[in-house]
Amino acid sequence: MLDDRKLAVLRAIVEDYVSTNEPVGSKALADRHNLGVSPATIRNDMAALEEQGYIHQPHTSAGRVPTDKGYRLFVDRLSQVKPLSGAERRAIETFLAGAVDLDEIVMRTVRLLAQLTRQVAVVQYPSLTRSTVRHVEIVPVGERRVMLVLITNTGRVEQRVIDLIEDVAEDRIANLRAVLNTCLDGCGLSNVPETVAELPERLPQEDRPVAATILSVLLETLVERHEEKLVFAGTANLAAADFSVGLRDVLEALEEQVVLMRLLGETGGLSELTVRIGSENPYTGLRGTSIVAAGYGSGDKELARLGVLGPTRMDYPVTMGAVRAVARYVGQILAGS
Amino acid sequence: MLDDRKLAVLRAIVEDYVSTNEPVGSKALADRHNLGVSPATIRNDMAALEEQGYIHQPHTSAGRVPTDKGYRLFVDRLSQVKPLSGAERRAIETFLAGAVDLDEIVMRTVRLLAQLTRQVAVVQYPSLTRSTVRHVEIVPVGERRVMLVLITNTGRVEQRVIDLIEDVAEDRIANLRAVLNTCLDGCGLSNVPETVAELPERLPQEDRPVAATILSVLLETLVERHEEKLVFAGTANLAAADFSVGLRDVLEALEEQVVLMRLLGETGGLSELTVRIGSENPYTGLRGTSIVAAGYGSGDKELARLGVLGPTRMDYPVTMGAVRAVARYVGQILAGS
DNA sequence: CTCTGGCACTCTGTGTTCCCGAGTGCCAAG
DNA sequence: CTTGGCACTCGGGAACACAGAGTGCCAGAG
Repeated sequence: MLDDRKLAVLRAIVEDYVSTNEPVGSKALADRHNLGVSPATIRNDMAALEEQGYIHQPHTSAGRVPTDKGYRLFVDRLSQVKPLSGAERRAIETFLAGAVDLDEIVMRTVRLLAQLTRQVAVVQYPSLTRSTVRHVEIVPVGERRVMLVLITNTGRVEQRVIDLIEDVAEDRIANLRAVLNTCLDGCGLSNVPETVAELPERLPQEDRPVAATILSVLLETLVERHEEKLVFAGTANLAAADFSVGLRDVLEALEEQVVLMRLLGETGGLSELTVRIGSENPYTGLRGTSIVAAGYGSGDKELARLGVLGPTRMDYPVTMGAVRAVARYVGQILAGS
Repeated sequence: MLDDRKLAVLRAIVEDYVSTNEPVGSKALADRHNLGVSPATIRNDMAALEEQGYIHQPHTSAGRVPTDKGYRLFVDRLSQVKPLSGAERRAIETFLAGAVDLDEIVMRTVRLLAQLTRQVAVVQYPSLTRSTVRHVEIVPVGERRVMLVLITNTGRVEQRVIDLIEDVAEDRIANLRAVLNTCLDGCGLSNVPETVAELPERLPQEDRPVAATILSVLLETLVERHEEKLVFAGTANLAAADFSVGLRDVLEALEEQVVLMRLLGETGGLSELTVRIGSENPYTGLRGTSIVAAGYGSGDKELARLGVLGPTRMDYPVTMGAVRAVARYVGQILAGS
């Protein structure tokens, strides 16, 4: 159906189109790549490729442009992820190593990714539900008020202020804190609800109402924050890409956390690259944009995802290389801290 | 120099230009506003206004457009801040009231402001240095490691992980925590350094090295985070505004925290509006954009600033009204929580 | 001294036409 | 199956004309 030469032609079309941003014609192809055949032959191959929907010509007398299907084939079978240069790798390492806390790691990662790919980068905060509890703290603040602080093994901190119905002495709080920590230490966040359920039994009768209040807030926090936090950077790159059409839609999508979440996609194995090309992605406002994403995590568990968003016409091998590399380094940094 | 009628003409030009986005001519002016004089007279006034640099014509045979100087005069003397409608006020109130923690208050505020003004909104997190300490917590995490958590009266939480040089028993940590809290409770963040300086004296000899490590990190946190955190939203509105030229510059500026900080301006009294028009602002990439900002805070202290950024050609009275209103409501919410 | 109507002038933006050139599809020969 | 040749198509730029909006200036009327 598609012999080797046709595939080579498709590859050449994608490469040329990505670098020139102009429909590519048979003559130009024959000149720039030594395919060993004449323009006429290439034209025949092009006709076949178009027949099957891999390329498309905007106007009767124009060159060809890859379709989403064409890019897909290119990504799947015609290209290899391009590793970063040594200099780039070192730059990543030193840049990320300077971060002092989770916020800063995420911040630096997203900027790094944007700069490296010259596209819009998106990073999801390490997921709450896949982390484990490192510590729970209950801090009295003012009268009949405590602050609940939850610290996870990824360094993430969630806090909530809670109004209590009665005065509670300092030592009772301390006891509650101790019990909570013994039960929950190292517990996976998704297991917290069941663990917590049997907890009141271990407390003196008098403390149970207070504990109930606090625990319900704790659970609420877990559920509510299930909508994960996202950060993006590099929107300026959008203006440079000749997007123009639909730029507004793209910017809107970026501010919609929910859409963005969905775009990063479901987990697909640690450091495994997910590529969504143009119409493959569910959100209509993003026709014409592709997403390259990967999971990252410390050890062997995927904690969250990160990726970039750019025009369908992007340099996939390079972009994929950058995303994969950054995902790995972030994982290392998280594991080390 | 500028009689009342000339001022009226200028006002009319600004209003028309803002609403139509087209250079406004003498005839159109005479039609739409009943100034009681003929187009010819208006032309004379326009000539005078142009002479003095308040308006400008893009081409010989085009209408007039306000200059930055013209907008300035308009804002200072020819317009009044337009209060929000009752419905809008109620919407703000209910929308902001639903927020549970500081992150969410800020997030909601910035979105609200963007939506209300249809421009890019920027909100600065309540300043650390102007808040006071509500609680300091030291939490052991793993071997020879503690996490330092600092909670301010505005609900902001800073945390840092610290590696210790020696093992430290739980009770010594507890003691240190207690001492720290007694000293620092309610202390203004800017006073922390001096307060902390005399603190080691209150500790047993053996704890001083550990305390020193922790305290130095504490101070470092304060200094480092002096570069305040900023959040923005509504970039999609940029695409709608016919910016086009320079959009890239604007997006870049938005991602430069430092530039953005400077734009929000120095403090100018609580809820006092600051307006910077086009070339008045220091950053060259933002020619053609204006900033409307205000301080907000709880009680009578300004904690931080917020504002919007849009094309010079914006509806100043409405925008100023929205910014002022949002600043006030956020202040109330912060005070109440 | 100020306002007004009239008038000639100057542009910009738009629509039309025309033509070049890149690129194609097809065909017949190698 | 490949190739050179050839007629055809169509987009986009250049040249041009033209209508319309807006201006400046002047002379006459309050």
